[in-house]
Amino acid sequence: MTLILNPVPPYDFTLSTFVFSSGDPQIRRAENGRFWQVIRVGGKLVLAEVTGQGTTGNPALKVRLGSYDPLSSEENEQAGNIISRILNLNDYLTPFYQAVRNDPPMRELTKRFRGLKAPTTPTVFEALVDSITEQQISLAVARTLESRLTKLFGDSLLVDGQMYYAFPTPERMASATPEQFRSCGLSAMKGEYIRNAAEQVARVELDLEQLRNIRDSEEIIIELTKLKGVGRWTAELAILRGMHRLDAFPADDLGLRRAIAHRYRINEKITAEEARKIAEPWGEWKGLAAFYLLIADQMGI
DNA sequence: AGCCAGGCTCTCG
DNA sequence: CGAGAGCATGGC
Repeated sequence: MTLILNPVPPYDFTLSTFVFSSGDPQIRRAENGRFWQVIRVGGKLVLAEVTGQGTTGNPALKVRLGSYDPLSSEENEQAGNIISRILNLNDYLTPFYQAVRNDPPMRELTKRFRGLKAPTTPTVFEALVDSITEQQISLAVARTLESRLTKLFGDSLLVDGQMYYAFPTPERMASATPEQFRSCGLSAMKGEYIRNAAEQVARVELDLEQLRNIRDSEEIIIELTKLKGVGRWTAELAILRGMHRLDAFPADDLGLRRAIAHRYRINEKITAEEARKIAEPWGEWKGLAAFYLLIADQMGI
């Protein structure tokens, strides 16, 4: 089954999925103009393969869906909506570009990356777990641990002889043992942070998806930091990646501070406070600006 | 080899 | 209270 999606221009598909180019092929990956990952449509697991068509100014996406059972037309439409939401195809970037136009380094970056839209995880839970996993350790290590978690606890889907994995449900992670987290390479503490968060979500003591409805990002951060093991950095990263809160700015982030220093030609490490000061002119777009900076850093630009 | 990496909590003094 | 230790694995 195939769908066509029409992103709001400008949209650069290859650039926007670059962040997944080093991803695990069995989980989520971008390669040769193709992006794929397993999504949950209702109760069904579906492998979505997306390819870009058209141009940045007139973009279109082709989505191929693969699952065990045939999908109803309603489920097809739902799958399209999920892809649209994960890739944030309806974002309108012009106001962001306007907001940073008087800041030379950011203006240069937005010119070069015109059409770059930040992706969102399918669930807030996934963003939260990833953010906890990424605390303190290098990203390369964190990515390995995340893959192990997904392959150990996630549901699998076989398509064309290839096994794919969906991100684990809170229910599954809530009942995981300390040894299982340790076997993935997480510290005992991080394992318990994740298990505890998963349990609260599974018991509906905490409804992460409902937190989206809170207008003020700061209020959501306060809610999330009530969780054990979740500090300001973790909460900011989780809502930026999981709720698409483009104002959330993880100023404590080491990589971000490095990227800002590089972009603004500062020859020393900068503090979180200095990072916030530089980000001030970006207004409600600090988080998206941070994403642009991190992508540039990742590309070595 | 050893040190450090997109933090956070817990324990001291 | 603020500072300091401890945690985990992989890359350099």
